This record gives sequence, C-alpha cells and structure tokens, in this order.
Amino acid sequence: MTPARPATLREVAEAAGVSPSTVSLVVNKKKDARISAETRRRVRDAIRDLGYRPNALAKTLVSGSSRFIGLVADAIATTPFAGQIIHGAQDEAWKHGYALLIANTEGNSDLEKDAITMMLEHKVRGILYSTWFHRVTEIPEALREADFVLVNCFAAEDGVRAVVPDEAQGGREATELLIRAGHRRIAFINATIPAPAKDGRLAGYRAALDDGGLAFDPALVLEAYPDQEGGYDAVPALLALGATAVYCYNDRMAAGLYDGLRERGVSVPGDLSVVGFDNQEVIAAHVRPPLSTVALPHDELGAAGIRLLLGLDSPEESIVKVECPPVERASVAATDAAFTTPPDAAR
Amino acid sequence: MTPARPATLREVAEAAGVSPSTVSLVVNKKKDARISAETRRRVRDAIRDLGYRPNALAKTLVSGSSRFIGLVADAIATTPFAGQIIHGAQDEAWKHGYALLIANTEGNSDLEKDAITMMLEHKVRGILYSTWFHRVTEIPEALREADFVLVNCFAAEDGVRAVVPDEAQGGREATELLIRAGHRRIAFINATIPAPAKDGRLAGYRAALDDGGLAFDPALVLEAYPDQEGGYDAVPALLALGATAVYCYNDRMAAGLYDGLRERGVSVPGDLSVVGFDNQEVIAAHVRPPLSTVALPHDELGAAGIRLLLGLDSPEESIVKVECPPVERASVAATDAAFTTPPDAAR
DNA sequence: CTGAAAGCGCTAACAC
DNA sequence: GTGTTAGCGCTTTCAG
Repeated sequence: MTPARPATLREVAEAAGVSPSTVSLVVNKKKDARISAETRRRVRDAIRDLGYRPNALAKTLVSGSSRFIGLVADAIATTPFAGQIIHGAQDEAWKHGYALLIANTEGNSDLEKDAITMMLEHKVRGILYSTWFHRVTEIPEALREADFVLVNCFAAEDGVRAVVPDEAQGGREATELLIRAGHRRIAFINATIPAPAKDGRLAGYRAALDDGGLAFDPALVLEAYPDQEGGYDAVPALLALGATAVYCYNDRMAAGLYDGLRERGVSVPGDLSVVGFDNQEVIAAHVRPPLSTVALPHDELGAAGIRLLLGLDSPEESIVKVECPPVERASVAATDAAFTTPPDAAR
Repeated sequence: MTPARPATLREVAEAAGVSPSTVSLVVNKKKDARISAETRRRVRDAIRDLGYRPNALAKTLVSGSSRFIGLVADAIATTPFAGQIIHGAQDEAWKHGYALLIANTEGNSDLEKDAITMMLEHKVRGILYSTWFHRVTEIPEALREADFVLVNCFAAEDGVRAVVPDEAQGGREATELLIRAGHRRIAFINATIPAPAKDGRLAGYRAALDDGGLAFDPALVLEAYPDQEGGYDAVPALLALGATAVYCYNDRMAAGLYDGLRERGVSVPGDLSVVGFDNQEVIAAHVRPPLSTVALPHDELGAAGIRLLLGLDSPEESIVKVECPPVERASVAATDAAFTTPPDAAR
C-alpha cells in the first residue's frame, strides 16, 4: 500500500539512518559523490520500502528551471494535423527530458491568454504556439513573456522564430511526380481560399514546369473549394482542359475528384494521373487507386519547434521551412509522351 | 522588458513597502482579508511594474496538491480519435482548473512506465490512461500508484474505473436508422478483427432487429477487414444477399463499399441504403452521398474520464458507457416497405 | 565519506 | 489591517 501522503526524502533519510543530503546524492547519482556501497544500499532499500518518489516540483523550485514546455494549439481535434504536431513535439521534448503541457484554445483569445498565463505561472521552459493550418498569426502579448516559437504559422514582423512547411518545395515535388511520368499537359486545381499554401503550392507548380521546360499556361490552373465537394465539382472544367494529369491542392479535393471521374468513366491513372497534397492518411492511402501525394510534415514541425526552442538547432533564418516529402502510391501512370523524349535521346 | 529572473512575491512586497503575506493575500483575493484600498493599490502597482507572475510550482509545494492531470495515450497521431480524447479531456480539466500533462507511448511499455513515473513525480492529481481503439488493457504497475481512470479501454479485473463507448447502443441506433426507413432485409458487415466493438455492434444490430420484429438471419452478416479495401472487397458478397440496406462496422468500410457500388452502378441510397459507424468526419461528411452514421464520442470519453477522476460523477458501475449518438446524413432512403406498415396503420 | 544549515517562492497560523 | 514566523521537499555549499 502506498501511504496517503507519499514518503519524503527526509523520511527516507531517517529510515536509512543517514542525512537528507546523502539520500539526495544517491537519488541523483552524483558522479563525484563518494558514498560507501553500504550506505548506498541502505538508502536504496529505504527508498524501495517506503515507495519513495522524488518530488519534481520541489526539485524545480530549488533549481529554478522547470522541465515543462507548453504547447498551445488552436484546434486539437478538428483535423488529424494538430495531433501530429502534438505527437512530434511530445516525442522530441521527451527525448530531452521535458514534459508537454498542452492547451486547446479553439482560437479564442481569452482562452489563449489564460492558457499562456497558466504556462507562465508553471514556469515553463518555453512555449510552442501552433495553428492547425499554415497561416500568418498575431502574437498574443502574453506569449512574448516566454521563450516561444511559432509552429505551422508565422508572424508578420521580423525575427520571430517559426517553423512552417515548405509549400513551394512540396508543390514542386508534386508536379515533378507528374512530369517525370512524361506528362506535358498538367492541370493544377488550386484552392479558392487565400493562404500561404495557395501561393506556395502554385509557385512550386510553376517552378517545376519551368525546370521541366514546360510553358506555364494559366488556363490550366483551376480553383475549387479545398474539400471533396470542391474536387467533385471541378471535374467538368478539368475534363474540358484535355490535360493528361492533374495536381490537386489537397488530398480531400483529389478524393472528390475521384468520385466525379469515376461517374464519368474516366479511369485513374489510366486516363488521368492525379496527385494530391497533405498525405492525409485516412484518405490518401485508401482511395482507389491509392493517391500519390506530398506529405505535410506535421510531426516534424512539432519536433523542429522543440529543437528550435531548446536551441538545439540554430538556423540562419528565423523562419525555418520543413520539407514536404513526396509519397508515391498508385495514381500516377506514365504517359506516351514519356517515350517521346527518353532521357538518353534528349536534345 | 521582462527581467531574466522573474520577480518574486518578496520583491513585490518590498517594492510596495508591505510584507509578503499581504501581497499573497491580495494576489489570491482572499475574501476575509481586510486590506486597505490604499495598500491594495500599492501592491497592484508593484505587481504591474515588476511584471510579477505567481509561481504555481511553489504554490503547489506548500499546498500539497498540484493542479496537473496526466494523460497517457498509446497513439496520439495514428488516428483522429486520440486527438478528440485529448481535446475533451483538456477542456474539461481546464474547466476545473487543471492543466493536462500528456505523454505518448506508442504502446511501448517502457515509455509508458517512464511517462507514468514522470507524472507521479510531478505529483499529478491523477492519470487518464487511454487507448485509441476500444479494448481490454493491462494496467501498468506504476499506474496503480496514482488515482487513475481508463479511457476507451477497460481492465479484466473488477472495480477499475473506466469510460468506454456504448457499442451495443450505437449498433442499435445504426440499425434503427435503417429500420425506421422501412428496410426489412438489412445486411451487416462486421469486422474480421476481434474487439469489444465487434461484439457490441453486432449485439446492437440483433437487438434492433428484435425490437423491430425482424428475424435475425446469420446469412445477412458478412465480415470484412475494417477499412476501405475491406468494404470494397465485400461488395460482391453483399450484392448477392439481396438486401436493401447495409450497416457497416465503420465509416472507412462504408467508404470502400461506396467505391465498389459505384463501379457496379448501384446507387446509394437509391438502390441501397448504407450506414456506417465512428463518424470519422473527413470521410463520413464528405463522401457522396454524405454518410449517415453513429458517432464514437471520443471528446466525451475524455471529458467523462476527467469528471470520474475528479469525483464529479459518481456512477453506480465502475465502467461507464458513453452513448454513441446517431448522425443522419444522406445515405439512407425510405424503401417501399416503409409504406407497407406506416406507424399509424401498424398492428 | 557524510551531516548541518540555508534557502528556492509561497502560504498559513498567529501575533501585534 | 498587516507583519512575523515557520515550514512545504528538495539541493547545495561547507564543515567535519
């Protein structure tokens, strides 16, 4: 039985017949402490017998620095994304001996302020401020009192540390998946909603086209609401373009596109190759055929945020961009055009 | 500028020319403390000038009880579910003045032990031990040292507090959605994987059939792997049954079923009504047509866990079942049979 | 090799 | 009304 009030270090000392400081030394395995094997044993026994647990709070009080890192999120459950950020942050924090204190604010700034206050009062080492979709953000005043880094968002002002996904590089990889398969007429269905992702993913598309020696044709860029319904509705316009491949703003859009395509007897990837963006597991890995896409590295965003906070990474820029790796599945097929210009015969 | 070392209560006292206890009294707004308006003002000013933040850790040390609740999860990012549990728990904990300390264990029992140890050392008020899918679980030894409640899982032994979804009630509601629409030949595609959900959802199906005066026909229950591929593959067998409606073990299965149905020209809900289970937003709300289903109340599971831990709820049974509410969308249509026995003409 | 003493920031009696 | 004192559980010089 564990006693109601947990045993203290002092009690262990008494039980072992030594002083508190001796117990402290053996508990913390101080290298330079010379404790006789005999004493050490007696202390260990007492610890076991009493079921002693060090009090991390008291430890913090004397050492002055706590082992907490706060994570404030604007929407923990709305998407799987926030979960991944928490996951990445938690693992990395843990690795360095820190525990994560989390708060969900639903974007409510009062809650946000309270959450940050709570963290400050618990003397967190620092705070990760995260958003579920990549965007610019205001910095709550209270946050400035802490050592903080922005995750999946960034500030308008300069010099504020942040970690965000590299949308342009991702868009480029997505497009390249298609170009490498020989496609030359590649449509892009962008989002209707303004966001860093909208601009970045388009920029990446253009960059890949450029590199591939393909002209950018504005007519090939459509816009749709970034979900299944948007993708579904975009089908007629897309089909009118005569493209052999399409790169969608996100996986949800691609999933809706699949439905519309199937209804019209257009097969993927036989008649049309498709790539998405986000790598939203539940969707991308399980539609028919499995969707090739580019991953939004939320875990890594969280982990990088922690490293930045702890000063383990010291990048040149205050805003660090994390790569979005392509994940190839089965929605891209080679087109004949590929055989028109085989690598070796090029020129 | 915030000083490197935050101001302490003692410094505030000196700055205000009062004693520490006076400051303590005004900070904590003690009702029965008689502090002159003048003193109160001086203290407040000093607090503001020094940017004073109470140290919650020191407070905890003296009061003996911390304001932390630990949440250990076996898979934060694998599914959206864990995120919802965290969300529900966090909100409820917050409401009662507690902060959530979270740990992700990936089911690794060493990590699990470390996580629990860390929480114990931080003197958490209690621990919520959660799993991402509903199942029986072992209780890690260390956990017994804390006040704990199981969330989305339960122990084999008696008397251990736990909160789980009411699978049978959910299965019953799902089936009733179909029965109420007049269906009389209702197939059920269960999971191939043993789990409380498998048994519960089947039991609910049978109960609903019973209540509806329909005979249970074992031939109408199929089994498939509980994901999109499983649902897709089950289509031929399902179609051979001649059912007018089908209840799927989960939404992912239903989504795969949609694909297979569409390929064969079977329309939902025109030719076949479909209901799922889980209410996995990204899928259920956005397939075509939107899927009627039954929600797995993960948020509520987390919240109920907190209330149980805090002793705010005191149920009769140690295992509390949380209701799975039906969410109707557009995948169920009335069948002619409904008009054969209109409610009023019944008997 | 080990113990005594001071103090981390705060609260709670109890004085005055 | 407000100050004094004594710890909460622990670490850390500094003696011995």
